[in-house]
Amino acid sequence: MTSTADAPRSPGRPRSIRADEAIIEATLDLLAEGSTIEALSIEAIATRAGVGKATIYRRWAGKDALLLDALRRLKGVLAQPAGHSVRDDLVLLVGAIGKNVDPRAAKIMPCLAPAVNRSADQFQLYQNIISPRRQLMREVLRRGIDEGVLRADIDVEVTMALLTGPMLIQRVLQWNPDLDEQSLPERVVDAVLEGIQAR
Amino acid sequence: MTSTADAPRSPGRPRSIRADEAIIEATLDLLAEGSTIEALSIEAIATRAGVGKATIYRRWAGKDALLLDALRRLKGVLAQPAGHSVRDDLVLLVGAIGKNVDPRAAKIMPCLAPAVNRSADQFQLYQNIISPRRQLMREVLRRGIDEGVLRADIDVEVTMALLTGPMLIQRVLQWNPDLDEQSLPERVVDAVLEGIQAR
DNA sequence: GAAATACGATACGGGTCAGACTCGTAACGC
DNA sequence: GCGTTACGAGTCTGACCCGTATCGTATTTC
Repeated sequence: MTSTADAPRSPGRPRSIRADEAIIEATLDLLAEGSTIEALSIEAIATRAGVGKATIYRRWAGKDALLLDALRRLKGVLAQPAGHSVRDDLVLLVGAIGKNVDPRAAKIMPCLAPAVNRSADQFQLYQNIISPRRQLMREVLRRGIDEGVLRADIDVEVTMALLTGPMLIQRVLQWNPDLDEQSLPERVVDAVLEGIQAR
Repeated sequence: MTSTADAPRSPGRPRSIRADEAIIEATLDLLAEGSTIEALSIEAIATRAGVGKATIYRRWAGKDALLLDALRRLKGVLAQPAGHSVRDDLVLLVGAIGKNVDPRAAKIMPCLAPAVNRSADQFQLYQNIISPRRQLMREVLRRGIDEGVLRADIDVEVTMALLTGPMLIQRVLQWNPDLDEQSLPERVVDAVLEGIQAR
């Protein structure tokens, strides 16, 4: 909920900011501990937050609205490319995929996969989180083209998918258990840069 | 459950094979229609299959065991690379990602993402499904190296992730709504082959 | 201090589901 | 035909949950 602070100051006891925080935190904690989105109950959140159920229903219309708000808090911060070497910037961005400041994010992300295909709201939320990250990578690629480091005829959108996909399936799905996640960003970037074709 | 057909033929009415089939089919149908794994109830499966609940409990210990069996049926068939052009074979394999013969598979796959990180059984199941596909791609890449079409110093495992990742995040997560899924396999393969570096 | 609103706690009716159970019936070997 | 087992359908108990309402109490404005 957007806290419209310019309200004409209603009478009565104001809503507790601590309760707000506790509810959001409890929601994220429970998700990070392994609960799936739909197994999550308002009652469990209330108990975990040390809050009455009414306090939650006073703020949100239901679980969906609460979740939307909670997940918004999880965005984390964008990685900031240094701007010197295109390759190093790409390694930084690729390495940042699925690695948010909030360690709970990594646990929660896979839960969104089913939701994304089911609810337009969740899909929009997901896009809102990742589209600035895509934009960041897009800018680095464009810069690379301008500087002549990258070919001018590449498909920037496909290239972004090429850089993001491997990292995402590895971090979210553990696609290939034998793949070393630590060195993966560098190896992905270099492979994409050089191509695999003999020449 | 593995049908141990060498049993000494127990007395009484044998279990109905049609019931077996109906239960599995009902499970997959319900999942494909949008039910999530945990929203799926034995009661709903029984009703859909036209079967008593006891008939299900007689065969499986619970929902998890049933699901494991049901998902096993979903494997689909492996794409068969023609073996002529390495590029064409890769396009075929990449295009086959997330496209099983059973159209229900595409709807069900995203549901596995959360499960994979939660249950060792589900993780193993998932790996059992995808590892033969990885192997197929690995062989094509090795062939490419042998034929001299691909460089000998490439990292085969990383290359597989490079080819698979973009397709998977697009089909499962709709990662970038602006990306045309139809032409993606070709564009991914070509981009990986050629690299993006100016030279 | 009075009115207003919030708080945590708890109770409520209504709902879904798991699993074990009971029917009467059906299919098998002997 | 008889014992055995499976069948579909249904019942029952005990959980768990939703969303609302109602406690007594706390915090704010006027």
